[in-house]
Amino acid sequence: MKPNYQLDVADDCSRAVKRACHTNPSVSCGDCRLGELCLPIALDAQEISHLDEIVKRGRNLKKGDYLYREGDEFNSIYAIRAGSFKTFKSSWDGVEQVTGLYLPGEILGMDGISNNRHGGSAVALETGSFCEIPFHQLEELSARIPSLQGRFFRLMGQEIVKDQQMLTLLSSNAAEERVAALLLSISSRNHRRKLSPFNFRLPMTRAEIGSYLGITLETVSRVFSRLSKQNIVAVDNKEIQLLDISALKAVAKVKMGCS
Amino acid sequence: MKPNYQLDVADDCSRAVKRACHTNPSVSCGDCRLGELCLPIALDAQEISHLDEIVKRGRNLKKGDYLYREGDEFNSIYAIRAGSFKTFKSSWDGVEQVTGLYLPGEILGMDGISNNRHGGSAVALETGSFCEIPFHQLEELSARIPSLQGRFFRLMGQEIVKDQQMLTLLSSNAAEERVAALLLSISSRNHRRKLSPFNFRLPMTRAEIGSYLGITLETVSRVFSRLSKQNIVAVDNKEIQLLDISALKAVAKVKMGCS
DNA sequence: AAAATCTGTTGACTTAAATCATGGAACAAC
DNA sequence: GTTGTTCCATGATTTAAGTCAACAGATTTT
Repeated sequence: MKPNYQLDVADDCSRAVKRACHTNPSVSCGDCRLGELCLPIALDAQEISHLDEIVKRGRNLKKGDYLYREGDEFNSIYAIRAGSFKTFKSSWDGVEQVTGLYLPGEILGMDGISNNRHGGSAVALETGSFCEIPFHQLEELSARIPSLQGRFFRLMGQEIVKDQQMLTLLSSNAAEERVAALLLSISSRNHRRKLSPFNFRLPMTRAEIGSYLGITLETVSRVFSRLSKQNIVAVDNKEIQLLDISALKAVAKVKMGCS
Repeated sequence: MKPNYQLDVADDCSRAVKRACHTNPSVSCGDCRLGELCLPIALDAQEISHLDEIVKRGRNLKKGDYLYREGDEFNSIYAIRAGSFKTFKSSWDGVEQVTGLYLPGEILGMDGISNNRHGGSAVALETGSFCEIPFHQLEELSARIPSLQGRFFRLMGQEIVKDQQMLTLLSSNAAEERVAALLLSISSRNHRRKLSPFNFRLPMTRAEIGSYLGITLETVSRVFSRLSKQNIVAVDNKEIQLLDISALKAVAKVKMGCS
């Protein structure tokens, strides 16, 4: 019953032949194979080299390590190179509320820009690495490189759009829709990263998924079971296989980014 | 049973003695009494005058008029001077999903930045007026005025934080919490605007509130009834009076911006 | 490798909110 | 002012998801 699983971080990396491996800590932005997803989009070679000067590359983290904590002073934003991260807030009673899932090439930490404090925490869901971009240096550079300013405006705009999509997903309540939309979202983001949109590892536990989607872990589990029974997906623990994308889209009523 | 209601737009305006009235269409950013809430924060007089040159002031709208529609080309962001607006998306089946409520001094339309298309629509909930700020001119100006760039980064960051707060509100499901949090949010935003945090008009219908909060209009109505019965609020149709803020905070478990 | 802990599935039962339905109040149009 | 809509409140009933509980697989720890 075990399908041929998606390549994990290490395999994924070893495939990268022509371009430098994005888990190699010393590779510059210009050579990073995530460049086309990350901050550098829309910059020319010279601009990228300026960016390179302020980026602190190749930090590594293992599962459970914090990128930053709720309330920490905001200094930097972070670009994910490998692995996956969740962001969350702890409410007054200590219950943690997942607010985001971030994959390689995506940018983390923009929640700190408005107050100079991070509004939530970010932790690694598995072994991973990232680049740190000191924000005030990025601001200075943006003032000198209009295309970088533009890029960053757009990046923040994307975060806004993404949050609002999530917001509409959470108001229109069916549990199955939410789970289906999450799967489709990961699928399409994998597609962008040139990974299989059909087989992937969902790096969160059922409890984390539930928290993110506003449902209980039992409901998540039951939805997976139901979708399996209908042969729409195959679920083996965290390994997910999408068997019938269009059926899944029908369940999701096509929200969130779709491939 | 009718309390002394909050001042409406016109009254509010007529009170403004020393500073120019913000509903007067010709007043510049430097003289607008919303300046301290709006884009100009953190700018000096000269910088504001540059901003003033690109701002198209004093557009008026009546209830139901669109500021922009979902899918429209994105050209400008909008600063609200008076009145209130909702943003929403229509899902495939035509059901409209409210995504935001915007009050004077707040900025609207940032959902279009990433794609050059608006991701949702914005309509006036009552008679109102706004300033239009052409985005590409704002970008150019930002590249020349670092403090404006910084201000706009922060503004977008605020939108992200706001959306994420809303997101956590919608995942932790109790209907009463959601309604209470909305009331407290409006209360504190009114407070910032130097209006009564205790009496205000909630410009949305029950259906719109429900759509925004991810519950049905009947549930909204019932929650209002329950909160009234407990003497936490007094509700007369759209006029709301907060009688016991701390009880209301307890119901909300203090989420969203609180005063 | 055994023990302990975490994680996932499934069942039985409960509950909060959705849905359906009605009548009345507010508001807009004529 | 009268008529027609839209909007709101409330009751009765249904339902999807939450809660509680037991157990089986995984994963870590020692």
